[in-house]
Amino acid sequence: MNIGQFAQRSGVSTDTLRYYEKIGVLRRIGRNPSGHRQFDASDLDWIAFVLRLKATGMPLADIRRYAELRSQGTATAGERQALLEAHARDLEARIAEDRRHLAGIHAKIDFYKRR
Amino acid sequence: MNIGQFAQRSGVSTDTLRYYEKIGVLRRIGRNPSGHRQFDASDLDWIAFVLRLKATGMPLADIRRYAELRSQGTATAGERQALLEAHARDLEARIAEDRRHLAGIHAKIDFYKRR
DNA sequence: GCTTGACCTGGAGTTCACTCCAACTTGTAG
DNA sequence: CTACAAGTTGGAGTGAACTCCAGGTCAAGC
Repeated sequence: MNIGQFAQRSGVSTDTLRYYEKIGVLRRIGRNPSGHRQFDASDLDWIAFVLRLKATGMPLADIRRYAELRSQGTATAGERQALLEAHARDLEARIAEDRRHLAGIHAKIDFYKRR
Repeated sequence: MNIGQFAQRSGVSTDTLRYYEKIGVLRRIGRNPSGHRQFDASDLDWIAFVLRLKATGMPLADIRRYAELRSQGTATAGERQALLEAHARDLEARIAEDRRHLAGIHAKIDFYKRR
């Protein structure tokens, strides 16, 4: 699939896809004889996971690091697991913090309601 | 209290405090006869609330807007309430989304564990 | 065969939220 | 009185994550 179709299916702009390839978040995508990128289904799985990590606040540099480990094969699986476990812990903490902040905001809203 | 003490108590650097004043997130802070800013206790309450909004993903432009309404007195209370209610809804949605993402990340971790 | 739209590259520009700097003035401890 | 720490301003610089652009190639429909 070409970059336009891939952009449609992934919800990521073509410019951003090229940027992700450039910084190593996406593998070097193969080109067809005329130099156009040819994405495949596994790239869709990967970008979906990238978007999940991004949505939960992981910086692209860390995602790039994970991608690099991934490209090095099964030997790095332990390190990848540790990376995700650390991220999961951070995310759990952030959710807990967000809930406290939400309570604080609701308290302020109640203050306005009681006027 | 001067800017250094205020920075200590609020946990915000002096540079950032001056920046927040410049962009209107902080009111124009009064100066003493020698031109130094004099913060008061109510500024501490306000910056704590700003940090809460920021921590929950509100951009400084929106916080600035809230600050502006606040400076216009009680007439704008309804609009401020509506702003906070919208933000609370966004935050609730984001927490729900984060929990889904967290489940997805845990699924991936389990995949690594089952190797 | 020609136009139109999608693709390519390298690099410049943008936005956000700071962060740092130079040049200067003021406050405080010895 | 003298250091020197802390304050002032306006403006430049930074890092993250895009986003856009120029100048070119390539493929599909009329």
